[in-house]
Amino acid sequence: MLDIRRIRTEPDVVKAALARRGIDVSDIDRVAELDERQRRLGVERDEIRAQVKALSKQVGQLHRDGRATEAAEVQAESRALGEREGELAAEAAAASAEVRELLLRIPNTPHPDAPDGAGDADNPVLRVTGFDPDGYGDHQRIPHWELGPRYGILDNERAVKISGAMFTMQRKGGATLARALLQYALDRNADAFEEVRPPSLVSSETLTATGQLPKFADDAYWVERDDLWCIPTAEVPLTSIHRDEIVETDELPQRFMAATSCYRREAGSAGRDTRGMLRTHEFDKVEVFAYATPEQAPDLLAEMVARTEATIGSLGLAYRTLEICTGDMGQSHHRSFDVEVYAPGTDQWLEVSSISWFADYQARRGNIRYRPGGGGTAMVHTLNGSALAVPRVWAAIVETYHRPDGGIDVPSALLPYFRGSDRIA
RNA sequence: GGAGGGUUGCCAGAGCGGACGAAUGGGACGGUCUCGAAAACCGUUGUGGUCGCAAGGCCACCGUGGGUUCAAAUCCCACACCCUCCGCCA
Repeated sequence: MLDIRRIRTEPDVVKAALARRGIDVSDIDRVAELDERQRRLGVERDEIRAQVKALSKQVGQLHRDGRATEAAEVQAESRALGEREGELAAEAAAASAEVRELLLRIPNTPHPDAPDGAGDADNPVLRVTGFDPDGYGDHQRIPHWELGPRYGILDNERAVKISGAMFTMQRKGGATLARALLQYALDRNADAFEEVRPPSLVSSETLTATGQLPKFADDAYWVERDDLWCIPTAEVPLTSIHRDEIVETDELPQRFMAATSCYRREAGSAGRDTRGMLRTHEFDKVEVFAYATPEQAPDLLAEMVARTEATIGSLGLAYRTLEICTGDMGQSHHRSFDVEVYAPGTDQWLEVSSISWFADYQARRGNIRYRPGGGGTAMVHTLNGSALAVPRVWAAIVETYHRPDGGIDVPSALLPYFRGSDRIA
């Protein structure tokens, strides 16, 4: 959520920033109008309320003095004022509710250094690491959705029987690989991040803080009976750890990591990437997260990108890093980078991590504050990113590590997790 | 799921229609005293909104949302959460 005071004091700056996303910015004017109305009504309401309070005190005093008749007169006067106050209060409340509804749907302003662009085709590639297009043999040019069934490590046919389209099931070394990747990503970040095992079902408030609600409700699984939502990423519960709290400044930055399953309805992408592990309703991911001061945020962002790159690189996979342009940014993002792994069998760059700085956008939604040096309170900044998203890395490993003579090797970094075996299949 | 008890400020805890943003104690912070410290004593100690150049004023907040009343922490209703017992359960 944007700061209403910014919209109030510099609406044109806010509009110019949002326009870089290529969206309609007329809501900003609408918010400004409603905010003005809400304040005007609120001031009037408070003035009448103050009068009612003063009169009520008089009534109490008159009763104690035994002057019942006069008390009744003041009561009548106060009652009339009270009715007017009630009307004003209702109008003011309606206006502020509308302001909030609009604010919840207005996206974050991009960072000045974020590149301009209309869509994902405009995301600049910052660097490509470990990639040699001619360095792959024919045995590596087989997609994982062929290799998986061939070696009995991917059984999507039965996953579909069990749960429906776009669910996957790994077996044997494939299941071990999926779990090993989680463990590995956690271990690599344990030096700086506290491990958390958060709930996977969360309340609407929690899902609103990170930005999925109200606008993107269709993308999430909802358990209607209990009004709970399946988390689409561990970002959601991690961000709400300190919701409605004031975080101790000397504890910032505060970093968390969590391995969780993630649930996504993928509404609107039915029929796309249906094969293999590229797009699934349920997948596992290790997420890293931080609360920070505005000053700490840029370095943390860079560190998180570097950590993810190093993790993917350490698995012997080729990857490239992109910065997300203004037209492709998520609603809550202020600045964002993607890491994509190269999968030789499918000959595609697969997004395996998105690392983002949210500025105070999520913190304002979740009311997460700290006490800056100058006194008072301010919203913290939040950052998060995938340390490692399993399915696409799984696919890249299976394709990259397929041997000319058959079988799939375990990347050396994962050997400690394979119970003495050096083969996935 | 059933029965009962509870939810007040940083913490503990009083208040159960009017002078309560809230007693009292503890903690924290500042000061006096001291060579220094402890003790003692004094003081300070919430968040947000809004108006104002400022000083400051006004308003809101006693789990959440409604209601009753001239007036609600206090009365009524609903919901959430916590505790105890019973049931169920990995």
